[in-house]
Amino acid sequence: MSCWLIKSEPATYSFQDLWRDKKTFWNGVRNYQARNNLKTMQKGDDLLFYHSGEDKAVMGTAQVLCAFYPDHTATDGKDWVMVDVKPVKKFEAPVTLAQIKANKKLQKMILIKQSRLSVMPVTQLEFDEICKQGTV
DNA sequence: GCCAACGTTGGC
DNA sequence: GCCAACGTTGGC
Repeated sequence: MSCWLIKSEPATYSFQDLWRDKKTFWNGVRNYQARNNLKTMQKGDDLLFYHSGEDKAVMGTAQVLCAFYPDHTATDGKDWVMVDVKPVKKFEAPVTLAQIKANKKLQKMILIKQSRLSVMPVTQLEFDEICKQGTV
């Protein structure tokens, strides 16, 4: 079982949208590193749902519903993929990027170093720590 | 295969 | 609105 962080612009697709939809397919990833992470995801993996832009915070958790399959919304003929996800837990208090940066246990997160990557692995410890902060 | 130019993302 | 980081493209 692995843990991941997935990023979205709230204006494009927010955690509230996922909460409302109950389920969605995570399409539109057009970056090889992010895609390779999608390909590694297994059913049941845990996800942190991060809002970039305005919020810059982890809004809650979600779960992977199935392994990757072709992203049929891709039109360039390249090998892009997507997975299905469902919401799990809405944080009472979103965990902001500033909080993450201020937390000694979270210094190694890729989120801090590689701000442009939209799908990245996180450790179980990091996942638990952020959940703890989100549910004060 | 290298590298400069350019585009995009996302934080500040 | 600016800039840093990084990816992509195209000329050589």
